[in-house]
Amino acid sequence: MPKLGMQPIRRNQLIDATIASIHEHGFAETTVSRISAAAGVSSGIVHHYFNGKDDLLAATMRRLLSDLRAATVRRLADAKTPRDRVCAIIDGNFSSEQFAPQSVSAWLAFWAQVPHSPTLERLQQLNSRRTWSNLRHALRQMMVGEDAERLAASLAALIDGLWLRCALTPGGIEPKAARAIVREFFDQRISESELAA
Amino acid sequence: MPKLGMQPIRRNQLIDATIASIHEHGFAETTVSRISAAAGVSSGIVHHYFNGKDDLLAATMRRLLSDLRAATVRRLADAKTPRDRVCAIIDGNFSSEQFAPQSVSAWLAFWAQVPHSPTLERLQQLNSRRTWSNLRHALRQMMVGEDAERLAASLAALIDGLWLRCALTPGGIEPKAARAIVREFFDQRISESELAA
Amino acid sequence: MPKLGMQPIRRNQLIDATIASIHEHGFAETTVSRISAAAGVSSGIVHHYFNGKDDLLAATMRRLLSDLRAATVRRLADAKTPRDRVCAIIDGNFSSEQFAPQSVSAWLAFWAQVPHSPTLERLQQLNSRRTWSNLRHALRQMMVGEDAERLAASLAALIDGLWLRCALTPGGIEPKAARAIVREFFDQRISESELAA
Amino acid sequence: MPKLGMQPIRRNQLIDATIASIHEHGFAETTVSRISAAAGVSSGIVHHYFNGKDDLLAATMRRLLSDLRAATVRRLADAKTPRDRVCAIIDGNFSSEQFAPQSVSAWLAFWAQVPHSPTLERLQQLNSRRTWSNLRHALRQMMVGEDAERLAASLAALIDGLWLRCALTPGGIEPKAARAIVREFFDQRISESELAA
DNA sequence: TATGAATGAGGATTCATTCAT
DNA sequence: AATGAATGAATCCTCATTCAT
Repeated sequence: MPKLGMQPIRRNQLIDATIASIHEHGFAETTVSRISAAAGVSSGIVHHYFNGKDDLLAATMRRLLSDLRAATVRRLADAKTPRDRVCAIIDGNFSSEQFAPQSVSAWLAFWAQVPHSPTLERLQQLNSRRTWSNLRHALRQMMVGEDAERLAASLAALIDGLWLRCALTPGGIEPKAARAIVREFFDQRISESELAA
Repeated sequence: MPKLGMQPIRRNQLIDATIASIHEHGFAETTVSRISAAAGVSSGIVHHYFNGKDDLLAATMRRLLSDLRAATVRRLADAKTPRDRVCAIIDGNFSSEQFAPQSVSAWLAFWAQVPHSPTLERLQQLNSRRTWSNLRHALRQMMVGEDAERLAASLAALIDGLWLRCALTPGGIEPKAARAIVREFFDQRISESELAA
Repeated sequence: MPKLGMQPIRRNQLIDATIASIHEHGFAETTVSRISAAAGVSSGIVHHYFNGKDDLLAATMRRLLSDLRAATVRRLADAKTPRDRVCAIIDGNFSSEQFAPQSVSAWLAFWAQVPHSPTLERLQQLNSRRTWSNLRHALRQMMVGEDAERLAASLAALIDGLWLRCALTPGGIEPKAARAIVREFFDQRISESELAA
Repeated sequence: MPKLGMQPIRRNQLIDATIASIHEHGFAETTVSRISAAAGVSSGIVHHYFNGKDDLLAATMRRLLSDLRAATVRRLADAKTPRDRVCAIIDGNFSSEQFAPQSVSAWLAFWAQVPHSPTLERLQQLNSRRTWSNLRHALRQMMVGEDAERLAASLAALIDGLWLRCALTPGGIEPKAARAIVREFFDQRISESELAA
């Protein structure tokens, strides 16, 4: 009998290597042989554990999404007030793992790829809708529906925009600074909303 | 007898075709032969008018940047107050040409490529600094330096974030709605700043 | 405790699976993993019971040959006259097992492979000579040597040609019809030969 | 402007090389790089002039078929009696080009491949029906329909069977000997038919 | 100026085979 | 006895690039 239980180990190795390769070489130059070299295995193994390159790429995006989700869900569990919930979402997005250069590169690469891959698009929309819905749900407890809607859009855009600048300015933005910008933006809107009320 | 003045014509044809191909097939699947097919010319011609594929790609990014710059500069010329100047930058970024699906796809693709191409990175940073500096310059006339700095960062992030969501949600966000979000955000900060003053 | 007597069982399973795969996918697309999948075993096992793929292929051809031989020998045993012997050979070639679609496909595939594999060639020539010699031996008791020689060649060619058409026209020729054509041809030659005598 | 009119030249070169490779290495071992090496060109060229390997293989089979057809049609043009027509078909099949070892190997290889490729199957059936119909048409002028039908089947099978033995016994059967066997078979049937009439 | 013929390196993928378990 | 993990060579094919015309 061969070594058992290798599958999850190898799959994770290969996903890690894919992220590393995207970070280092970019999406277009991320080849199966580069990935397998980075993982320290032979090139044939990719097709042993994944259904080809596209399948590995999809699995990689799924990993990014589930990591992000985990970082958010963990924080949401501790949230008590609606405001806590919004902050949990913000903080989840700017947790240090999510803001690691490798992750940011990979996110950016997948964003660019999404419009050209139905599989990736499906994954992206799933995640996008979840964040959006989380945000709206929390905000609706703090303001009227229409305002919640608009603020959710702004917050989501601000989060993505900061990610983007982080990807484009290596060593530029720190998670802390990014988080501060979004929080500040959020708090201002809240206080204003309360004033209006 | 060679046709005269073909160079600018062909170069623009090829740049247009490159943007179209990136929009339709994505950056990784944009090949020289696809570009030349889209331009209705032979594949060899790319090396006649450009120094290879990378050169054509750089020229394409330069075109995106200069179009964006032109859209902003035009509006800045009419701006009278500092506030006008900030709005000119916002409006320039969300002018209808800039928000055309093809342009958005191309921008996104180049953003993802920037960290892996020194040439593209240089171009991106040039543009980024210019926008940043324009924003700061206008904002400094309205608030203290530190606030201007921070608000410039937020505005830039918000603009990019909205672009991104536009790219990822085909038919999702309209230029008008995007512009409204940024303007609203800006106006709120201003009024608040004035209150504090 | 190893299971006893697995070897002949497994070898036959794998040979059956090889014939099935050749029939379904063709010789060029018959891979070790397809064979083992068809046999319901792991891919490594082929090298346990055979000396690699080529060895399994040779064993498969040997099986086809020995089946054909058995079908002929059985009938030859009951033959009393020289004419019976010729008919036994004809009938052996067109027995229903030999005419099963899977067998026909496999025969055709091996025929095409024979000129490129010394091992297969040796097997084919052994069989070819045996049939030839059986035919000549029987025919010589009915006609002069030269005629026997020629008729043997014709009969052999007719048999193979009908096999071929059977392989190429799925559901086309029935064993009965094929056998009738050869018998008819044979009987005509005989009667003529007797007339001449 | 590049060299003009290369297409028919290169296509023929590559088809020749394909036949040569099948003869030398067999169908399963006939690879694009072997073909291009045999043609003395680079491997990429195959995809410049053909739509991939399968397309080249189909073109190769089409060439075999059209050569055979040409050899037959040429002879049919000179045929005056129905008997001449049958002989023309027989002779066309055993013309020296058709019986060249390379051609015979290629025919055999394609026969084995036909059941696994819809494209090849279509080509084969087209040819098969044409030969069959030519034979029947000529024979019907010499005997009653049912006999013509049966004799056409026998002749076709005999022709294919002799081809097959030629492929399997290198240097074995000569075109002349093969032709003689078929003609003899045919003449016997005819004389008998006339006797019966 | 413009073509498309030609190249050969590099892409993803498949395969027979080996081997630790 | 049997598995399936692992390899790396070989598969077909695509690509950017060069070049004769």
